[in-house]
Amino acid sequence: MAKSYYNVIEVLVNICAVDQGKLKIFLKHKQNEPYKGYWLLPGNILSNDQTLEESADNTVVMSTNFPNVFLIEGKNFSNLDRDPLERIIACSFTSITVKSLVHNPEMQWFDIDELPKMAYDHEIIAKANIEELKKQIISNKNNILYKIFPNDFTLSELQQFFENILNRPLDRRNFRKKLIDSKTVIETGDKINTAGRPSKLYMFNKGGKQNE
Amino acid sequence: MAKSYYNVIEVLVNICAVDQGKLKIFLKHKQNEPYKGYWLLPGNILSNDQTLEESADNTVVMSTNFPNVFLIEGKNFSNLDRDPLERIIACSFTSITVKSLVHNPEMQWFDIDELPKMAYDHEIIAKANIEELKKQIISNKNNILYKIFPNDFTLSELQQFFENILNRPLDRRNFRKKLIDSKTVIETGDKINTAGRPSKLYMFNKGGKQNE
DNA sequence: ACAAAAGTGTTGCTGTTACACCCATGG
DNA sequence: CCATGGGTGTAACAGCAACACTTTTGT
Repeated sequence: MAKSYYNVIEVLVNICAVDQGKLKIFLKHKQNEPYKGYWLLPGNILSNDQTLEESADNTVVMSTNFPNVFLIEGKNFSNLDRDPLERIIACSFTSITVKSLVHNPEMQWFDIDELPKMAYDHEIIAKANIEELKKQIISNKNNILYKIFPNDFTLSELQQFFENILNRPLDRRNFRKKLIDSKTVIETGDKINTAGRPSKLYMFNKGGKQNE
Repeated sequence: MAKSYYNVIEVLVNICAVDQGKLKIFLKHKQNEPYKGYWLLPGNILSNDQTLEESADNTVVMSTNFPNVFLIEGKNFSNLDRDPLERIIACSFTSITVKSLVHNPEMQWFDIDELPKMAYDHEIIAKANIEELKKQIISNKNNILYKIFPNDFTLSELQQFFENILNRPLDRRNFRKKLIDSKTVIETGDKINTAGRPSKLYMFNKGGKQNE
């Protein structure tokens, strides 16, 4: 390959959502060689008339049919051999969506702890983005919790979600106290029936506590 | 300009150091139009046989004559009109060096709070990188303090540095207590004479407290 | 002796952790 | 009435903030 100052850039997007208290990622099934049958982060090759963010947004729309206004910038991956055929630089992003609204026959949701065989270096890219996403969730940076939970939920569900992310059990009383006292969540007034005592429903406070 | 999937990428590096308790950045004087006389972040156009990190490292070596092993990945800047002549994507990095060791007639150190007129969007890029650098300093991510202060220093100097970064006064006793009790710094055993009582010298503990 | 900067402890506050029992519903 | 999950308070602890006087040197 001749030396050149022109580069091919692909913008790869980690489309994530929460389902049943677990973080999920939306991956694309690769239909052709190489890596046929493996899974891919959805993405596009960047053209010279769009910004990285525009390209990422296009990918989200193509994958989910929803426009997305919230993108987290991830890292770049520029190893020379990440695609053996051609030198392609990857710029990664993470976006948040709502799993139940999204349908795409070419794609499938995976639990972030049970990623399938992924093509190229996409598993490394996915894991790097997921780690950053977890950090932002834990600190509620940019009110990201509101984006993940736009609707109501029970505190038990939310606690399960945090226990999965932190990978350790949390004390129910302390967990509730912190969120309620800090006005991070507010009661909707509704309840939902479960196997035991009905559970109060909460929502994230749009203008509530967050970092930066 | 014809639509294309090939892109020009420049890798821009914020070369930073501490001097007299203040964060400084090393900028290049632009010698030709456009923006003649303005100042630039040093950088290179990426060729398709190098990674982004290699290109950033080359820039550091060319600017400072020192190899650099420590680079912080910054954001990308891909607005279509950031260079009015051509669409160039900027990938930014931050590196840390020691000001007193570096000489380069085409470049000059500036206090981060007194940046000169900068070409293109380089001021925006510099400020974004400086903000991230400050955050990493405050949390001592990757033992960055050891990289900024590879040699001995007095706690008063260090306190001044933090007061500049945080832009607020700190209590001397609390500041010292925290650093000493946590073993973040250790006494060298030496002292240095000042206008008043001689001051103990400290060094950062290489294996000391840090985040991630 | 005095000026200049370094060095040093204690107290209160705030947020976090640990911990166990009662409540509301469905079957 | 029992099984299931939801809801609640208090006490110890750690980290952080506020605060003033003494020590060591040079002149």
